[in-house]
This record gives sequence, C-alpha cells and structure tokens, in this order.
Amino acid sequence: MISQKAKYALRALSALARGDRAQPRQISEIATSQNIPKKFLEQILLDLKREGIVRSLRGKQGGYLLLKPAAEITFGEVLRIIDGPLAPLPCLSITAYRRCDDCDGELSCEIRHVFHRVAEAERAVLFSSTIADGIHLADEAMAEAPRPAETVDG
Amino acid sequence: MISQKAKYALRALSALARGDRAQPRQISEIATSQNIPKKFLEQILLDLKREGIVRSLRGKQGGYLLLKPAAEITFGEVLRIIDGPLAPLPCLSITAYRRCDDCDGELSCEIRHVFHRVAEAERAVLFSSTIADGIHLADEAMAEAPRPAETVDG
DNA sequence: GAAATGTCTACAAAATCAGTAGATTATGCC
DNA sequence: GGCATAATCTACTGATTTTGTAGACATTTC
Repeated sequence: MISQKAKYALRALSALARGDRAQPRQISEIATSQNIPKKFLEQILLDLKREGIVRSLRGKQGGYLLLKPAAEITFGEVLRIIDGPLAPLPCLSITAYRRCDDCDGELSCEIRHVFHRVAEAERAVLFSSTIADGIHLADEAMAEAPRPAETVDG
Repeated sequence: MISQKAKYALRALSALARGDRAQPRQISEIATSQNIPKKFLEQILLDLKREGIVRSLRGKQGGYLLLKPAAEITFGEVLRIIDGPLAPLPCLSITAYRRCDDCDGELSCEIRHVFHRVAEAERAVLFSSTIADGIHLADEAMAEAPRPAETVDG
C-alpha cells in the first residue's frame, strides 16, 4: 500500500495538471477540491517543490505551478519523493541501497532474486506512467462507462 | 518495502524446503540458521500453519514440515498471509477491497487506473514465483558467480 | 514423569503515519 | 508604508504498526 500522503501528492499534481499551465493555483483551492487537509497538503507541496516538480509564487495571486509538463512527471518519481525507496527490499533499492543486516550474501539469498523481478516489473509501470496518463485514463473511462438511459426520446 | 516479518517467513520456508521433505525441522534450528529471533519466528510459523502452508509436530522429534511442495508455494500467497493485501490502493485489493474514503468515483480517479497496472504487474511476478524458484535462482547464481582464481595449476 | 517440543496471550519499546498549531516571510495592492 | 493574502518553516501530537519479549500452557516421546 502506498501512503495517504502519496495519494494526496499524486492527486494534487493531477489537479494542477488540469487547467491552465500558466495560472497558479492556491493550496486551499486544491485542498478543498480534492478533499485534502490543507496543512498537510502544504507540506506535500513543499516536498514536491524542493525536488523540482512544482514551483510556487507568494503573495496575492500566488500559488503553485507545475515545473514540467504533466506528461513528463512519472508516478515513480513522485512516489520516491513522498514515500521513499520503491524497492521491496533495502538491498534492491537504487536510490537508497542498504544491505539486509540479517542476510549473509546477496547471491545466496533465496528471496532477493525473486524480488528483483518484482522491483523491475513495478518500475517498468511506475516510470512509464505519467500524471498526464492518469488523467487521460480517467477521462477515457468516464467517457465510456456511464451511459445512463441514452436520451433517445425525440 | 515488505516487512521484516515477511522476509523471515519466506526465508524460513526456504530453509524448510531445503532438505528432507519428511524430516521435521525445529523452530530453534531454523531460527539460528537463518538469523531469526526465535520467539518471533514461532508466531510466524503459527500464521503459516493456520493458513495451511506448513504443519507441525509436537514433543521430542517435533518441528515443522511443508504441507505443499515448495514449487507450489508462491511468494504472493505468503506475502498476503504475513503482510496483508498486496494491492497499492485499498480500492484495488482483491482480498480486502475497501473504497478510498476521500476519493469520489473510482472511474474518475486519476491514480487508480495507473496503480491497477502496477498491481497486475506485481501479481504476475509474485504468483508465478515459488519458494522452489527462489532456491533455484539462488543456487544458480552461487554456481555461476564466485569463480575465484579458477584452480588451474596442475 | 521428565524433557523437549510447539501453542497461546499479553505486553512493550520504537518507528512511522497522518495530521495540527502557530509563528514567520514574501508579494501585490492601496 | 501598511494591510491582506499567500507560501514557508519548525515543532509537536495522537494513533497505529512494527518488531520484537515474556511467560504460562499443552502435547508428545522416551
């Protein structure tokens, strides 16, 4: 399970991605529109700012903007910023490698090889899926599915 | 990251899978050989027993045995027993579906579609990889890699 | 019946998660 | 310059989960 914080982050970025790319959007606006606790969202956006995903403007008419196009922000990079390493084992992390203290020998570890495959499968999806993809898939699903009572009465 | 407990469980099962299928192995033996705290391992093996992965014998000459061949125990089922649902979002869990309370509408959710793919990729690996596979991969790696100074001196 | 095993329940320290609180700083507008 | 409106920063807190420990109990074998 990903953290609640990561969910908020991804949905906040989706909110930013919808609508004008040049028009800053305020924390409170995003918070209410996406059901995110405002003070919590502040921290999240600060994290995303430090990592170069968004930028901010202060003062009146201030707010947040995407720094990159939504099609260039992957789920993988956001998850890494918010939740930390993606790997299922510390000894498989690219960004935060750490040897398992109880395990002796990574070659002889019976679980590492399998989780290596898991990690690769995960990364393949996470780094090929962008915020833009998420929005696109959602819109597509909404356009197809809810065809309620096909207004054919004229 | 999977939990320490899940790591222990998978490595304990690997230990059971190595060696005689009819010969019970004691908790303490597994614990020391795999660097697992004994009392913690007790609980883990009990969980695995309740779920029909292993069985136990009491008294002298007692211990634990695999109930199924190692080639029929998948990483996925073990992980589910020890760590709970595999899905990255509650609304994507097969065994423990729960709607996200903040999200309105799963079709319109911008992140659910992407994580659905992540979940499928994960499950594909986890349920096609068995304890026997883990052991096999480890043994293979050990046989290939450490070729130290190729004893060719006669 | 004693010794060796697994079984069960409860507890507890540490870490992580999911926020809250409140003071501070920068910006635009009058 | 001063006020309103935003973001920024630091610290704290309550709940939950993780990673174990402790100790009494039950069962089997010799």
